[in-house]
Amino acid sequence: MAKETIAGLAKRLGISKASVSYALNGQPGVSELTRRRVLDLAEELEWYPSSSARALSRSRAGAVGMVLSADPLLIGTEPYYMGMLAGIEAALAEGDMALMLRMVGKDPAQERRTYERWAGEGKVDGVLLFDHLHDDPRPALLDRLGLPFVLHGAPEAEWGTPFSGTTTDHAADAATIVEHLHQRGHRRIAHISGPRAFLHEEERIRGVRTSADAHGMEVVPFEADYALDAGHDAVVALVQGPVHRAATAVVFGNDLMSMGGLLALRELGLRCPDDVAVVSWDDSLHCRLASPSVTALFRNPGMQGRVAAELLLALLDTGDIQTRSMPRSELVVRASTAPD
Amino acid sequence: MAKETIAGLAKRLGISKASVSYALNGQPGVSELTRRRVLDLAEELEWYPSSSARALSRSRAGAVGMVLSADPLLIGTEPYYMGMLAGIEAALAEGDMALMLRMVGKDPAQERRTYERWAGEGKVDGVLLFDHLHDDPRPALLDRLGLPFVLHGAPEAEWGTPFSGTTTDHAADAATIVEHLHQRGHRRIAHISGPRAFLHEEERIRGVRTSADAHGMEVVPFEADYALDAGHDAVVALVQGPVHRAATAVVFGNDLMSMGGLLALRELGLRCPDDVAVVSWDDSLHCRLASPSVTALFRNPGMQGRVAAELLLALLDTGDIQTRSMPRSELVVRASTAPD
DNA sequence: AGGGATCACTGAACCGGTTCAGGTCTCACA
DNA sequence: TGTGAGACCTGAACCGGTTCAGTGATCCCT
Repeated sequence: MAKETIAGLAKRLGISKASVSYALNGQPGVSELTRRRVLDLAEELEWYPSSSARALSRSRAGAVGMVLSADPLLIGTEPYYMGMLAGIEAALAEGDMALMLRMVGKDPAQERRTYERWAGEGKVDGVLLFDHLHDDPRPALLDRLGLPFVLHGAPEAEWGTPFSGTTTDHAADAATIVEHLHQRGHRRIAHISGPRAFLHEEERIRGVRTSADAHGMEVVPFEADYALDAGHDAVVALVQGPVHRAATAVVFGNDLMSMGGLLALRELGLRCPDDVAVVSWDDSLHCRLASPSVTALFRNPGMQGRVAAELLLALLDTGDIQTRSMPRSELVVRASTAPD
Repeated sequence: MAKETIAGLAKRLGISKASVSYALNGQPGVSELTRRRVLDLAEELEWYPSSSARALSRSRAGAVGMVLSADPLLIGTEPYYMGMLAGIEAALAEGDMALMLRMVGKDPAQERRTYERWAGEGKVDGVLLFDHLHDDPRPALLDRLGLPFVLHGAPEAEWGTPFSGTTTDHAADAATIVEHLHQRGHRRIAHISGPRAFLHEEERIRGVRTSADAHGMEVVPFEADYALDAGHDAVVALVQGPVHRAATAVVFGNDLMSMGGLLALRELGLRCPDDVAVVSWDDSLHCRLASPSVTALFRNPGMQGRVAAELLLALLDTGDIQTRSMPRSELVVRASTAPD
């Protein structure tokens, strides 16, 4: 069968292409009767308008892009991404937008080139940005390219030009964690964060310190890179360093590092939670399954992804620039911080 | 700045649109000099051809689709999917194809409607198909829709019409697992498979039985659904049932069920591997981190995804229908089957 | 009855590429 | 010198939608 087109439908119904188009898109300019006839015929023929023709004439791709620029190994094991992806996809599907996913290594140039190409080719109408960095070059780049974007996990502080994004109150999350540890009797804790290059890690570090100060607790900060081994090595370094004596709890920046830390504790003959308690800043199945199971902050990645996608849809649709703050995360208390 | 187009480039260079197009696409019909001038100008202007215009005139979307139709919860926790996705994406990017990802629930109608729409809209040039079912309606549907597809994990048996796909020798994998258990002294094993509706599960079940027969071992088959709880409940059912007495090892169809099984064993006061050994048919970080760590079959999801994507690219490019068999999986032996 | 507003509809231009059917020009060969 | 081949290039049609300006017809209001 030859592919149907709008011209074909028009001919069958004895009306013009324009009328068909108006009818299909719910626009005024056609009678209810005509509209029905068009819609019925389209349904009967199982016909859908060509997305590329539409994209061309509307100058709109009907897709949004997302670059995952983390270490591929990390992406594969981080359940956080997949959960977020599901939320994003669900929201986009409702808005009839496709998701263009690109995975590149840690190379920032690759990410930049991807945006340049997407913009040049008109392949996406906007992008979702993650993991905001210090002096992040991406917002300026995207502005220059004319690509609208939503910043997931935007800084609370004000920004040069207004932007759309989700914000998380990392200080509140930090307080939740620290207060829990305080209540469990810990007075000196270690905080193994992700790279400080990420703004949200800075905020977490600050939040932890502030909250600890408020409760008269001491914090040993330690920077790592989210990998399993990083968590492991950090714990080894902490324990073998001079500061160990008093740190009775460790807060890890994500679930993978928590798992690494747990392995290290076991190797070192330290018991969790008796000798050292553990908290993870991300919850996941890993935390649930570990032994001991790990107390973790549930940040609801699916919902976060959904909200970010909805913001982007709104931005593309109406140009509305807005920020939405995420609801406070919940701490899921498990065995790793059980009261001795 | 106004958006550049091919007409703009042509005017700047004083040549025709056609020549620019030929030059850009490496087609004959232009001199080397002209080609260079065009390419240089395009680079200088950071210009890329509009993907939608290209898609329209070539009648090719430049994208392939993939529907993940598993339980969203499962998708999020199954590292297998993410690994495969990374491989697929890498291969597609090399072939300058985009990936269109759609996540729908377990509802087959949703999946069908997605294909119908994609085909009607011309949104994708082909699709990747997973988890082949008994009497799978999808190949016929896609044929009817004129959408080329690659079947990942195709049946070894011959098929009505020829098709492109990857095949896995599940019997060999089964033999690897069973022989390992035999060598460890097990003579009666349980096999907790995924749903029999999946062809590959049938093949695995057959493979396990065949191999067990060959070694004079007994198999207790048990059908479950890949979820964590399913693994848990299956173990409970097995242990409380009349057959338990002699089953000294359990083979799980994926890593999640293995984890569930481990939890159940712990609850039941059974020790692993001393009382019951455990093997997982999928390897992942979960298997590595569990205690005891779980012996698992490493099936290299990244590579599998890459190969499937490459097959699809070849199919779209040259129409080549071919099947590629995956290299034999490797068993990663860990503590859950340690020699007592 | 006349004038303006509204409605239903249409022809044609347009989006930005690709591609086909020629048109020159040059060069080799008979 | 004529002819055929080949290289280089161009105008115009085409892909399949959207959208704008314009045309009749109908209706309402004074």
